[in-house]
Amino acid sequence: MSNKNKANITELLRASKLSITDTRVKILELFMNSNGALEHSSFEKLAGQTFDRVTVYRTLQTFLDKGIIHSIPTTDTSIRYALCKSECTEHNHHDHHVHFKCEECGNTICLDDTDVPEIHLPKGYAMHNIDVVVSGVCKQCK
Amino acid sequence: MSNKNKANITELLRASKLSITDTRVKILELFMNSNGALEHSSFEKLAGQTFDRVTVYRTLQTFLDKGIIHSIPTTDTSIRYALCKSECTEHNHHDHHVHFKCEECGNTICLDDTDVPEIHLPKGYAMHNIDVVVSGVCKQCK
DNA sequence: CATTGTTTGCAACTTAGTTGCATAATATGA
DNA sequence: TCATATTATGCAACTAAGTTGCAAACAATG
Repeated sequence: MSNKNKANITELLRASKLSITDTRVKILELFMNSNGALEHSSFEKLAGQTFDRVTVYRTLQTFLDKGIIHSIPTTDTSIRYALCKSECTEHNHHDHHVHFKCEECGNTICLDDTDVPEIHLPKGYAMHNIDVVVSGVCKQCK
Repeated sequence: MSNKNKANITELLRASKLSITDTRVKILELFMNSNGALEHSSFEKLAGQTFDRVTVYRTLQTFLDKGIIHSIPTTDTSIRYALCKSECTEHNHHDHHVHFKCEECGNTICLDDTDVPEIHLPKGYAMHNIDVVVSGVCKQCK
């Protein structure tokens, strides 16, 4: 991990008015070093380091609340999380990209350049958020 | 539950080459009588009847395998299930409708008439399935 | 209606997620 | 840079979700 990234992390936490703690910095490092969405259990596997389960749950919840990460819905038992783009703030998420889950490697990634298309709901429905999850086979697994 | 529905259920199970058992019939009745997607725990709450947890898990898995129901991804801890339309078969799902989760009542429904739009993935990705989940406020809760 | 094969229920287990509280670490202001 | 107020962490103990193996019960078939 470069010093530049370390500085970014510190800045990111400060911008969200979060105190800078070891756990938070290390979890953010994991996000930055991984090229896919992470599930809770990743934090026990990845890195030699282990974190207390409860701390991981609370840290992820804090990051969600602050708009630092977003959650990706699944039909299996593990919710995945990925870093938000810089345009996201506490009260205004702009994660309007498509998520892709590879059936081969199991990896879930954000397709940042693939926009979620407009969807016209029937009359009477108010839309707050759209989640699009595509499953298939990724570039690497072909 | 009308006799007509009972007959439908029997027929549906027979068409999927599943033996007709009490549990399967009753779980399908619950699906037909509810106007939204059901989560696992619904089957213990709904109806005076209780089913063994393990039986519910296995029944839902069987229905998924046979294309009788489909699962709806969530970012909370409970996967939801809804009946498939008749065009779905064991090896060919056509659930290309949008799912809507109401933030007020918590209900999740299939918007059968709202099609999932075309999505153009980056080069090298093969698409097998698309899940779209919209959250907001439903007609009833406004 | 007896036999075969499938489904169910139970027990016991693993994994996921939550809550309360004491301890430890961070931020801040003198 | 130190003392204090505030916040985060780790532990224990818990609830909820999901799985596996096996014996008993049931459905399909001839």
